[in-house]
Amino acid sequence: MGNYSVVVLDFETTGLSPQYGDRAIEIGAVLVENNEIVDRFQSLMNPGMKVSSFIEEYTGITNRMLDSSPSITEVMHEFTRFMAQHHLVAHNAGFDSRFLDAELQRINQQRCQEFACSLLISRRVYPELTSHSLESLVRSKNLKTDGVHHRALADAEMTAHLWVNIVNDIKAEYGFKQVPFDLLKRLSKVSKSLAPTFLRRAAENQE
DNA sequence: TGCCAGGCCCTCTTTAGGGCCTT
Repeated sequence: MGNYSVVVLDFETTGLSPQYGDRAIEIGAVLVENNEIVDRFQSLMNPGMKVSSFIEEYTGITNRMLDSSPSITEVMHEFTRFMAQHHLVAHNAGFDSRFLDAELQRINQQRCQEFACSLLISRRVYPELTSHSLESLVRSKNLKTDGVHHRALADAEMTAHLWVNIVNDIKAEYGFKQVPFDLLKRLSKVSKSLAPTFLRRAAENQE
């Protein structure tokens, strides 16, 4: 049983690149302790710009919904209290960390928490799968879902279930008593072909 | 005004290109 907690988060945004002016429009996050979701955070946020029809269709989040939503500043201040000092997890964390860092910078704050990526880790733990998109993983691993996709809280919850599934599968296959966050961080940087050896050796050397 | 992502990972690789993954 992991003795640490993680916050699994997901952003919906106006596009793919905060460097080119894209902004967050929704954040969803769950706090996972001992393989259980024990708290949730969700909010739309008004980006102060119109989102494209593609984004309206992709997420189901409309300009009308965003018009009456709180500001990004307000929501991000609340979210910093929710994430506190917990380790962070996201599916394709490079994307979410870029938006998180960009929005934090706009409110003069900085992230100090470590980020782990469930996409990179699942590619190493489930190399037999041909697709590692969140939707495919939910299907192939029979993860709990309410059928909603591309909304922040629903995606964060599915990612949390994926995270727990990964931890449990590594325990079962390699005989870990617990799977530290740092081990999964390091696993995500090991080459795919060396991942099984890395895990086997780590299991042999655990305290 | 309009330009328009970034990083991983494989391979017919490393003097590179293209698919995947996120919205």
